[in-house]
Amino acid sequence: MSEVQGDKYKAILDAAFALFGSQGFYDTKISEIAELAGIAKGTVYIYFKSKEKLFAAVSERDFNEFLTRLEDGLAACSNIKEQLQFIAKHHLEYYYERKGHTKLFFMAPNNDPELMRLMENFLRSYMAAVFRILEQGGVPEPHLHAKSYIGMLDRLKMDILFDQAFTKEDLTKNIHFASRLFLYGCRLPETQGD
Amino acid sequence: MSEVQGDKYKAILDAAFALFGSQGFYDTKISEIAELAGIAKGTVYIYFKSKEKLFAAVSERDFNEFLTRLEDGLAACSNIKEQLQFIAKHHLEYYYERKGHTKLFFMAPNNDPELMRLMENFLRSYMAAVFRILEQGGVPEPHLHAKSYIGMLDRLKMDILFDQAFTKEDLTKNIHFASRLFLYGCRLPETQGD
Amino acid sequence: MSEVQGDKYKAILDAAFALFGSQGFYDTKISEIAELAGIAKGTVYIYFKSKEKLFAAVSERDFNEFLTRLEDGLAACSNIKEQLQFIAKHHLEYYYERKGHTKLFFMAPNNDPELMRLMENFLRSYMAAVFRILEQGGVPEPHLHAKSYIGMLDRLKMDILFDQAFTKEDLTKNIHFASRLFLYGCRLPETQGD
Amino acid sequence: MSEVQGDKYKAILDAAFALFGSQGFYDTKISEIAELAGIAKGTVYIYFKSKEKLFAAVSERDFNEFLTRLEDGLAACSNIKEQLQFIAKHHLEYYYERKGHTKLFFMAPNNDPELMRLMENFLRSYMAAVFRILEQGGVPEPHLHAKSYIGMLDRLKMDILFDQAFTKEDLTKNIHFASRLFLYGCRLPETQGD
DNA sequence: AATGAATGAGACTTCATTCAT
DNA sequence: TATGAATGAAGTCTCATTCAT
Repeated sequence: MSEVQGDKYKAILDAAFALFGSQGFYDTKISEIAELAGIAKGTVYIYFKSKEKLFAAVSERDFNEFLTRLEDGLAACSNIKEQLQFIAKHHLEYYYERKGHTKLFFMAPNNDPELMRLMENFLRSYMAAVFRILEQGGVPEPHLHAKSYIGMLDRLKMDILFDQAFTKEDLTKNIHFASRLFLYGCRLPETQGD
Repeated sequence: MSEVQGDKYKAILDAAFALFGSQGFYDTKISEIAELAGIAKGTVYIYFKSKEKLFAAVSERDFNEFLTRLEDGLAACSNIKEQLQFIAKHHLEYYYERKGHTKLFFMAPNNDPELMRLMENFLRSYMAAVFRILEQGGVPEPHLHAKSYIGMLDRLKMDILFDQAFTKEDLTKNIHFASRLFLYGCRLPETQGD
Repeated sequence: MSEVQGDKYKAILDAAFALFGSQGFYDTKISEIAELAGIAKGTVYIYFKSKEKLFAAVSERDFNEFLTRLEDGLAACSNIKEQLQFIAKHHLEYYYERKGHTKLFFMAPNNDPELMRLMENFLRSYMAAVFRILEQGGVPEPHLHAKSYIGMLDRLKMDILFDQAFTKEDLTKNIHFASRLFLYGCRLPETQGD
Repeated sequence: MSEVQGDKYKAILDAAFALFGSQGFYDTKISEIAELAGIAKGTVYIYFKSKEKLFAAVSERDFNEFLTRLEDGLAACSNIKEQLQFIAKHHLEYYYERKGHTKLFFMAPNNDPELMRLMENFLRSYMAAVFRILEQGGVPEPHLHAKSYIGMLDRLKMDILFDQAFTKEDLTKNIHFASRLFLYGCRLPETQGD
């Protein structure tokens, strides 16, 4: 009780993050979360009104950490190229840390309005941050470019999440690759493609 | 027996596609699928061993259609630029047809090994097709480029699936935008970003 | 299935009548009802949407039987005195048969609107039947008299339900007592009470 | 300690009376009672060993008040007719004050032996008081007559509890009606009913 | 092949009660 | 005495799957 929200609150959130992340929402039982958190089943319901709310809280915490790190990192960059590279680095490293929590992103509960709102807000915020960078850098159509860049990174993250053999070196390589592709295109040989 | 698997087989698959797509795996009941297909609940189990297998079959049919259309379209292109543009067009139009079936892609059953294998195979096949185009065109690092291009398209498809106001014109615009970005990069003004 | 509603329907209703009656709504578990009916727990929910609906169905069947017997008996009477006596006889004998099902009348589920409506309708129907008899017989204020007569009978029924030693002879005595009291009053000695 | 049992004891009893009365035993939570009483949940258990005991205490207080008022009123009457009328007046007015606390009488906990005993004692005491009046007045079969009179009043009370439109005038009318019916019967026209 | 009544394991959630502070 | 966080037993209801017809 010395902590603002209490030890148990965080313990539940941590346990839920671990289990929802590795098993998905529907295959994780409240009783498992309670057990991992070292508390009784009923205690979960003191802190979270329902399983859905708990999932939403886990997601929100993760979204916020993602956005906070992003803002902090971008603030330390001095030009747009650095910024684009940081975005790639942040995006890919973030998921690199979350290997083994893939289900958190793919297996959310259906039809929970609160979670939907949360995800939309997260995406909007992420998009807005990238948009701002591009617009300030004078890139045309910053909205579509922002979406495309994020999309590119999201697909590259898949290997991280699913490829067991993915290394730190692969990570670095992908980071540079992504920002370069975005800036200069695929560098198709000139004679080709006409 | 002119139809290889009989009318009911297809009726079930169609009903499952409609309901899994609009409600997701976990919120769709076998009884609903049977009702929509106009048959009895037990009959579903004559054709499909389990709910998971049915979902897998629905996905597989969709994957195959996607890949078949892709191969056919690519064969009709005469150079790499046309091919890249066709890939974008095909990807985005495919999902344009599937507005309202978003859940099929996001709310799949957890932990079903067969489905996992199926999705991996699909992705691998898609990737291989794009890879082949890029390699033949002399693009360096064709593997990473293939992933990035697909990723870009996948994010752009999100608007199609979730944005109610998305039009045919937006679609055309996105198709051109994606292939151009991939070929030439974001066209950052020269003075900027250094 | 040869029966109109199926064997199981009646089996559930009978089991529920027995258990709700002897233990009350809140202390009777669906699993107990299923066991007594010789079926699986889930089967109860095929026939009744909820525990409350099942209780309501049990009550309704009992109400209907009560009213049907009443109407039939009244039709066979030739004058108002016979009718009043039949009402008493019917009321008390009905509960005499239901010794050991007291909880059905006292421990109904709270706040179930359907049940409330059902009980109101039952009371209204019962009242209407007695009212009609009194009105046709020329009794003044038939509405209040109907209520009072039913109330008298209801209190007399208490002994039946709760007094283990209550006999058939007590029953007959109470029947005559009630109708006589209603007709002639308590026969207070004249000199008294002034 | 000027109050024998302390303020909190009474506060809990009052809160429990209000909530049990309006919602019933099963739909009232200890936490709600504590909140209404302005104390912590655990405190309830310092004063009452269980929810059932609390309900019993609430009932007992109410029973005692009912009986005390009855005795006091009867003592002030000078003959049996006045007494009978007072019994009716007291019974009906008591419930008139308790409109909105109907659940206290209908939704008691099942199977609580202490409460059963309490209710039996209450009924016995009430019955005994009426019995004494009737016996002293020379009414034959005072026991059955007492039961019938109370039953009559109990049914008449129903309108008070459930009829929203019930007025003070209706109350007065019912009081006179009940005592007159009891004394003289329903005054069936002579020619009828033979 | 087709049916759909029946099954029963299993999950979420509630809430009376306890007890360390 | 007072607190309220924590407990955990217990019950309702769901629904994929089976199987006798």
